Amino acid sequence: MKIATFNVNGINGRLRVLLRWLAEAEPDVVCLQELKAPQDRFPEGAIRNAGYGAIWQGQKSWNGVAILSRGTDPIETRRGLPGDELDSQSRYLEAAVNGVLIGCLYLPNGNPAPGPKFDYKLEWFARLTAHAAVLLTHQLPIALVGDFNVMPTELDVYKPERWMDDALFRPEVRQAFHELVAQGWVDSLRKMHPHERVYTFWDYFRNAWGRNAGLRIDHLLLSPELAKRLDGADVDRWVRGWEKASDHAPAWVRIHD
DNA sequence: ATGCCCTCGCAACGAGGA
Repeated sequence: MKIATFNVNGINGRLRVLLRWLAEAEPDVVCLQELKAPQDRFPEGAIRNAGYGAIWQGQKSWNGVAILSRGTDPIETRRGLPGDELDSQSRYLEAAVNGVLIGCLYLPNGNPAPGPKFDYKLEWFARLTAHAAVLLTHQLPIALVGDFNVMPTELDVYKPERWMDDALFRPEVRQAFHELVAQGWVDSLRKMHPHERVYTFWDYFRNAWGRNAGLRIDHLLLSPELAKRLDGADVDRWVRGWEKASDHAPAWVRIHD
């Protein structure tokens, strides 16, 4: 079973890229972020024609998350994180697929920091961490995957000194990520590539892709029960080089039965 | 210190992204 995450940066503008990648990579489960489409503008027909069932939580212009599953429909278990009834941003969706609980998330960017957007990021992160702790008590195979907007360590940044004051790399955010993982989650990309520079994002600016000036901000965290079955993890980097590419590349894990 | 590039939108001297 292959579980992937892909920040598409606009699902309708990016549909050809998404469909091509689905056909080539054949992931079983896909978490999408940044749909940038309202609920009624999700391209359900094209996704179904590609062989995937889907659930999604759209939002006009920004955010938006979806879970796709090949040959079956995801069974939705949650829409939105608990803890803030007033939060209207579409950033969390959860479903069961073939015996694995999938949490698909798009953590806030948080720039500029400090400021209200950074406060919202930390508050959202705290709610995610609280919910993740509850999930672990079930002792089930669980994957928490998506765009976390955090580079966990200096190995995850092409030039760490340039990012020290950025909301994606500030100490508070790295600490929050560390505390989440310390609950017992396995950072699968790092586990399979302990010393390597593995990036999932390259800015559109400054020829970042051409210079390999990347960041690792998309993560696949596995519960202990699921981590036992981890067979491989990697990034489909070449997708970033396609025409009309997203600024993120898909990242994935392979899980054995 | 800022723009660079890119998306969505109902058109902007824009917002947000990371």
